[in-house]
Amino acid sequence: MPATRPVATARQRVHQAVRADIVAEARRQLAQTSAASLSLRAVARDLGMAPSAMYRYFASRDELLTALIVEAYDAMGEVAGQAATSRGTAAQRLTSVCRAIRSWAMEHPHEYTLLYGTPVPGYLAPELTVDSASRVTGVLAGIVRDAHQAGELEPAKIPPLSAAMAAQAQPVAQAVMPGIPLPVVARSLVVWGFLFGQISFELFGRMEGIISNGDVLFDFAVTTMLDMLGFAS
Amino acid sequence: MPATRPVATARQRVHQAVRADIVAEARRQLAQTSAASLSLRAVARDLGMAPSAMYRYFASRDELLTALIVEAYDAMGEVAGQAATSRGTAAQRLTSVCRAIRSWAMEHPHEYTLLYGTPVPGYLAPELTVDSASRVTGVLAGIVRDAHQAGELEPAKIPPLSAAMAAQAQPVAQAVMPGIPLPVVARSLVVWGFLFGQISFELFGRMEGIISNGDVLFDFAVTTMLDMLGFAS
DNA sequence: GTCTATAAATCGATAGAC
DNA sequence: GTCTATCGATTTATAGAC
Repeated sequence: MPATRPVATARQRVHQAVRADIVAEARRQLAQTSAASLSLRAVARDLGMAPSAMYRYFASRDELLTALIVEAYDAMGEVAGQAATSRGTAAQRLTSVCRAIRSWAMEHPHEYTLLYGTPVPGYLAPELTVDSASRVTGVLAGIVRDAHQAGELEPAKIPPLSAAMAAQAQPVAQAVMPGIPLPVVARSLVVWGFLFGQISFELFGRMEGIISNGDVLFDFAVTTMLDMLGFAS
Repeated sequence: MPATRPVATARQRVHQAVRADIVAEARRQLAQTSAASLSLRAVARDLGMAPSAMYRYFASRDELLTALIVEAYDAMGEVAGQAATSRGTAAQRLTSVCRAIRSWAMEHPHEYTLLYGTPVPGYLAPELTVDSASRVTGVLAGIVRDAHQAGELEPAKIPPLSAAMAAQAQPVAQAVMPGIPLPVVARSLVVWGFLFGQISFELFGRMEGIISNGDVLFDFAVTTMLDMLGFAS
């Protein structure tokens, strides 16, 4: 009986390998259409499989989409996490992380779009994706924490919050930025939107014909973010 | 012969009316699918027309899309322009405009998405759309100009630009913000991305479960924008 | 676990009668 | 300017043989 175990795992290995091939091919196809019109059939066709064979690996198109999303979040989280381990001050590391996220987005525009573009109509991300999604925000929050502990921040430079805004920031502080002054937490929240807004604006071509050098503008944006967070200048 | 003129214009009036009906129905359908999968046939079906009859009004699906885009830009430009004429300081008017844009986006999420979401694959916006698109940015730029002339800005609060960034800001200054200090122009550029990034982040549900009151966060973001632009506080 | 075959739809665009 | 009819494609998903 024990002899059957390796057979089962070998089978599982093959299953996982084919599954990975499917995801890889789907990712390749994502570059040519939108996520909304990602087609199981087209993936099967280019993989030399019958369309029906796909259903042994993914119960539906949405499940394939979920796999792509998780993979993309993990990839972006990985480069962000790597950049966060660079040497230097918190300000320098935050700059590195922002640049790394942008670079990843430029190199994988369709996967970035899957995460931060228009939501796919009719698709509801399962809780499964939350863990992967929170990795990037965790990296960003961690650096703000580090900056505060290292005395790199001057929270007094940030105007006090309204009571209503303090109430919004409070739970966030408790969850991912304990001990950080609420104004810094609040600014972190809007910097978060700022960062991805800047990347999306550039990636979606909204600045075409207006800005010729995206690198320069992005670095300026990051400098502005540091300023907003109260980094000593 | 002059008698034929009114007939021709009456025919044109009917044509325009039907065309408007088509656009209206297409807009309605936009709410149920993505722009990428907007279907001429479905519009015709719901309008009780034959699919082929559509081609008397729009040469292609992309042309219908263009009409929707122009209409949306104009609508957003209209509410922004209206808000800009409100009474008060430039800071107050900028706040009004930002709120008006966000409100319009929340009330017309699919049209907003058409303008600022993921670009429709394979669709290239014709130059025709540029005029309508620049109206909103023109309103925003105009208020910054007003603020500067009214002495509401303290440009010295903004750190000096790198030479590279100054080179990026210079043409923009010449085009829409003549006479405004380059650091203010540069900050205006990133505030532009910030504003729409914030709206998109909220609209696309990226802050679900993190922020319970979007109004409060947005007002805080606008306050932060004013700070970034050097408005005296 | 993969295949063929198929159901039941969808679509953009065009041809040609009226 | 609208219609019918059609071309030539696409899709998700399932049934059932092997």
